[in-house]
Amino acid sequence: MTTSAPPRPGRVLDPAKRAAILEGARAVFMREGFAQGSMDAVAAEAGVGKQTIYRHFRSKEALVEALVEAMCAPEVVRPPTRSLPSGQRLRELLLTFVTGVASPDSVRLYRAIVAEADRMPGLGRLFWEAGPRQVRAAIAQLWAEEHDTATAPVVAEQLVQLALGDAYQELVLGTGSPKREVFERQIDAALALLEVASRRHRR
Amino acid sequence: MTTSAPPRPGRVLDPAKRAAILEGARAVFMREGFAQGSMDAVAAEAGVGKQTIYRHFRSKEALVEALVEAMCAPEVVRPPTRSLPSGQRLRELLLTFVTGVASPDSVRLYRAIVAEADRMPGLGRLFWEAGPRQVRAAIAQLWAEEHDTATAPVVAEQLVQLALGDAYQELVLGTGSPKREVFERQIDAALALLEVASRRHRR
DNA sequence: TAGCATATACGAGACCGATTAGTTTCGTTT
DNA sequence: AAACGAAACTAATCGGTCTCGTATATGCTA
Repeated sequence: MTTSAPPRPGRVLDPAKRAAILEGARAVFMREGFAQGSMDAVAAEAGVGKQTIYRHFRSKEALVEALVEAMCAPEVVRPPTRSLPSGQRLRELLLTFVTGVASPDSVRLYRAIVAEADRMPGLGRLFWEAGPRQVRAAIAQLWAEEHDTATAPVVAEQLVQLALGDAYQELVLGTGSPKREVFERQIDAALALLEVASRRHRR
Repeated sequence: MTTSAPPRPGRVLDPAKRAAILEGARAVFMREGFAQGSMDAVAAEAGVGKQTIYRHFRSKEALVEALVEAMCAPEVVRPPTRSLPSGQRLRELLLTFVTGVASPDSVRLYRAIVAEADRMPGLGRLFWEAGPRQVRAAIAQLWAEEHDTATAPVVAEQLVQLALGDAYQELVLGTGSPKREVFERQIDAALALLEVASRRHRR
């Protein structure tokens, strides 16, 4: 019964422009932060009129949300190939996760989200659901396959914390640039710790 | 040989005013963040003319640096009373540390420092040295007394990470307000984990 | 299938209102 | 003589809107 809205002729919003705007926003906001980065800067970086941004995004806040969503999306974790020896798969998963999270862009994204945590609480949840939560789920599943199902969720949490460790804090605080080997050491220590405890728990 | 500068009469900068300004800055910046908090707001909060702030601090940046330094300083950790049973002292230390770090003001300070990590890299180091580093040292010493000296530093790192855990991430990201019991559970699990491994390591 | 009309996207840039770091002024206090 | 409170003032930034001239896709008509 609802009459469909009359077809509205004219040009249509160009998806390529939207992509260019998001790319410009990524460059600007990861360089200067969400608060400091200006819409004029985004427009210039994207090679686009400012009004075009507002045709594609309602406001700066909407643009930021779309950007965070886009930057979190590819963080989906796929467990490593099943061909690896059982014990190595978990190590591999942790290593790829940590190297991803330790990349400059990922650190800047985390910083920017933390910075606006109380002004835009939605960002924090968006980030958590798209990134850290899925990582923990993947790790828990792998642990459940190879060890205990009951303790898998809490073990996954602990593994993530230990794998990131102080080295990640250095990155976030900008006080150092730990090498890959540091993370590898932390991961190996974490796995050793948890597996010892698991064996003991299983009597 | 250098002629002493001519005596300069007049009033002297009032230290009480400086303290009031820092207190006002703490209130404002912890409420609104370093970027959003305005100097006018600090002046009002401190009950002080804006120019008085600029007589005591060269710029907003200088005020922020002084504030961070002041807020980090008192975070010195004193190990708990020796009267406690040996096994409980470590738990007590971790608990007071975590509850301190989980306080709203501490979380906001951490957020603010992370937010400006690349614009003001000195803040990150200042914070790390004054807070987390000392906490780790205190924990390591306690662990060395009761267990192994060689592994104490890395164990302290792991204990801190596990004690904070995902609950602290929720606080930082603003996605939740975990109760004290959550942190207690994380601490107990961490201690159990590390002590099991320690006993095994000692053969 | 070709062509015309139309509504909209687009770039550029002026413009508005609000906010803010920092300065200046003035009368008062120490 | 300089600190202090109060408040006006300056210069700059920024989110968002508006206008203008141009480009382009869509729908209707032939």
